[in-house]
Amino acid sequence: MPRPGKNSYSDQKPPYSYISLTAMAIQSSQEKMLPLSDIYKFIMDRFPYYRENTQRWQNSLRHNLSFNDCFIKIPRRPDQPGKGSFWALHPDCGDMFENGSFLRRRKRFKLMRSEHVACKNSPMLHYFHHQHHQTKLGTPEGPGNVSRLPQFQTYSINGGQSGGFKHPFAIENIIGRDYKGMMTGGLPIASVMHHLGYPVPTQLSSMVNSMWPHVGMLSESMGPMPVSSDYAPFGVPVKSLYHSNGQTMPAVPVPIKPTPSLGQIPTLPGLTGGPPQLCAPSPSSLLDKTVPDLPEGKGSALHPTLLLS
DNA sequence: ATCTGTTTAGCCGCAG
DNA sequence: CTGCGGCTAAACAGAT
Repeated sequence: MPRPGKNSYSDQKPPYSYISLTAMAIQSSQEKMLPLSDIYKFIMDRFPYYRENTQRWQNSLRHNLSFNDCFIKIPRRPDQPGKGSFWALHPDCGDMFENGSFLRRRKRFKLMRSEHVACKNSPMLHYFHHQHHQTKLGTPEGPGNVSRLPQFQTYSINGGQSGGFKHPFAIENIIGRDYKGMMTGGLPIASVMHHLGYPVPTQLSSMVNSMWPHVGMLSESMGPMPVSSDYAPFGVPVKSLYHSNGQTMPAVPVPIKPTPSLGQIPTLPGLTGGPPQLCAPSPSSLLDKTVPDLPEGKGSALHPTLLLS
């Protein structure tokens, strides 16, 4: 049986689903988001199997991007011309895979209809829009930015629930030692923030740089990360973003989601999620998971709440 | 024209 | 058996 991380798949079909492959591609990018074409490229680069029958699997992949709520579409900024939008991972899809394994999802990442609600009026969007062009995309995050979001912290992909156990196909294991000390995971929201020109704190941005085993070398530019190897692939639970200090709101509102196991709107800030006021329901944008790029752009922002059905 | 994105549909395998 | 996750095909619309 081929083992991930050893480049042993050669021409065999990798044991990853399209969702996994796409997630890998996105995670591997520095900005934690990629245009469709780059996702294709990534997969073909790393997995020879996908250098053939491109029409077939690319169609499937596109289907997955649209169909699965774990992928969010981020419009290109005016200064980033090109075809299509960027695709990123939903902030809370980190625990979508069992024990961090990308071989199989534990649950479908599904948004409730009522939760496909826009955050048009959310402070976050205002913030995004306000910040939109104030910071250049790709601006290296410096320590100076850390203070911006002091409450961001890391998390484990299992939500810290599993303690020490690491699934054989967990990212850590897949990546092997390369992961140690630098596995940073990718926090989509951080990407979005970064993308939109939002200053991302070092700690956070460091998580936005992750590596995959057989996906090859990643950005050299990311440099060494002072991040513990204990961090799981996705590095940061969105949950912790809003209540890291057991407190209420972060400086920047972020998408929230009730703890799936609880399956209800969090009422205790320190327990399950963020302030519900972040994203007031807006019927006008139901079912749209696009992160708006323009103030009057269509669609919603990052979903406030999610449901693992 | 081609690419991108959405949607519908059907099939298969697996787990409960 | 049923539901879910995954894969594939295909039709279609919109953007580039």
